[in-house]
Amino acid sequence: MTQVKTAKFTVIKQHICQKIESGEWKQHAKVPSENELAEQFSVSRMTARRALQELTEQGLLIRSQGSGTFVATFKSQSSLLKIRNIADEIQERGHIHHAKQLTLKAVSVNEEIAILLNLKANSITSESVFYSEVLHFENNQPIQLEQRYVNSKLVPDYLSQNFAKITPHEYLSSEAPLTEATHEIEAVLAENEICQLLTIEPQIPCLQVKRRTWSSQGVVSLAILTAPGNKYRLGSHLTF
Amino acid sequence: MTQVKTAKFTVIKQHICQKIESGEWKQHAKVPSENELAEQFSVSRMTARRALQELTEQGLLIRSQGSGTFVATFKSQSSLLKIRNIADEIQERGHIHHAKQLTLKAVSVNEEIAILLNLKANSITSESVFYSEVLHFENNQPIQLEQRYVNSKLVPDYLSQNFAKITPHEYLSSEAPLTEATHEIEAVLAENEICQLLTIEPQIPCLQVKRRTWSSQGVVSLAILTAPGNKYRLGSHLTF
DNA sequence: CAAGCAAGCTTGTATATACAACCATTGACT
DNA sequence: AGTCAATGGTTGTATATACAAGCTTGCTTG
Repeated sequence: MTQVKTAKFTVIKQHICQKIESGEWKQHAKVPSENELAEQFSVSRMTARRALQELTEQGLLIRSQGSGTFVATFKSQSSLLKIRNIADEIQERGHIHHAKQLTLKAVSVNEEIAILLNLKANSITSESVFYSEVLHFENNQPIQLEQRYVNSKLVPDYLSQNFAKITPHEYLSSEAPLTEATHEIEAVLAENEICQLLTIEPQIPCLQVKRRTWSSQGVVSLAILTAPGNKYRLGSHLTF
Repeated sequence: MTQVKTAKFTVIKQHICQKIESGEWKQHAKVPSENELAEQFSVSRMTARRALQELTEQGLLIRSQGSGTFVATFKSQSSLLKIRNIADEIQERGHIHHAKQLTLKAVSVNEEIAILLNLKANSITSESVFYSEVLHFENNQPIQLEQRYVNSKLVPDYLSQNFAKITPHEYLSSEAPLTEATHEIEAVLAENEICQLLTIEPQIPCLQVKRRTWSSQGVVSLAILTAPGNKYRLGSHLTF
């Protein structure tokens, strides 16, 4: 894989994610202030601020003017982080020839968990989505709604309409490498036991991959069947 | 309503939204560059940039390095803007005594449309959510997935655990003004024919309000029943 | 004419700085 | 002991600046 120069604020974001994931920074723990992070990483305060702000938008941190920045409370926080890591891993493998960027979108309805993989191919200015929603139940009453939104972009279809040489749809239907890519993705997902990552205890086992489709937007969808009768149900929804 | 000093970048955001909503700036239209906006509003480029960037994250604009900023293509874009305006209107009315901030979250599954209203009460540092997802069909095949995410925050429950004098749940169950608030909200929603705003043609009529609940997170949910058999189905999902 | 290079524009990243708004603590005063 | 004001720390907003990276255009050159 070509070594992409990582932005400074990305380094800080990864550092914070690692701290949270490792458990070193627990729930409600105070995160170093903007000034402290800036000094620690030898960057300006605005750069450190951007890292904190983006993680706040993603639901990992909570900021309070005058008080400080704190680690948010998420039962499925580790799942979020692991999914993110898988996305990184798929990128780093470099076996997906025509994919420059790849992220995961995990949604589900009832007993189905749909994992959307957004591919950013060479000739396509696609974009990435990372959203998950978890609804907790207690005595059949919803007690908590958790939401995550890591990144949101859309295919700028003005490109395909006005300027582009190739549309995502043409690309997806004609090129072989992308089908190879999906196989590769499936392999990575299997290795990482993605279904376990998506669930909260009691774990929702993955029974089978039901369906794989892609849209004209360059979105590859994997619908994974899981066992019914789980205490926790993942929110969000997709039908095909 | 107390006059809240509006940040500069917010003014620019509202200006752009107005241009898009009025139809002056059509789909794929080029938006003034950061420098142009900065000069027009007599602000620095970074301030204009922030306005463009946030609108991009919200799905209204698309940015491309080297090319410029463009209006995104959204069939339901006007719906998004109208929902935003309703949220503003509810705030400006000032009849909701204990609600400092209010936004809408529109989700649906099958024939149900659930409208989530997040209240930011005086003693609660709650947060706002604004997300909508639309899946378009053609010959029973999904052809496009649109997503919006205006704002995402979460209740910093470390407040209720460690510092706060009152938890959201206590507040919601004990105080009368909030139930008044929900009535007020319902009235506003009825006036604005919210169900029409949420739909794409053919319109999904609102049959009745099925359910109203709130969670310990300060989220008030209205489940609205609509007629079945619509060509378009709104994505996302919530069960109670 | 065609290829390719250079200039100029756009957005992306980063720094340094300043002040405002908010919060928690400290300490003096009553 | 309790109240109030000052203080320092933190995040929020805003500016000015600089350079990098990507796209478009137009000119030069073969």
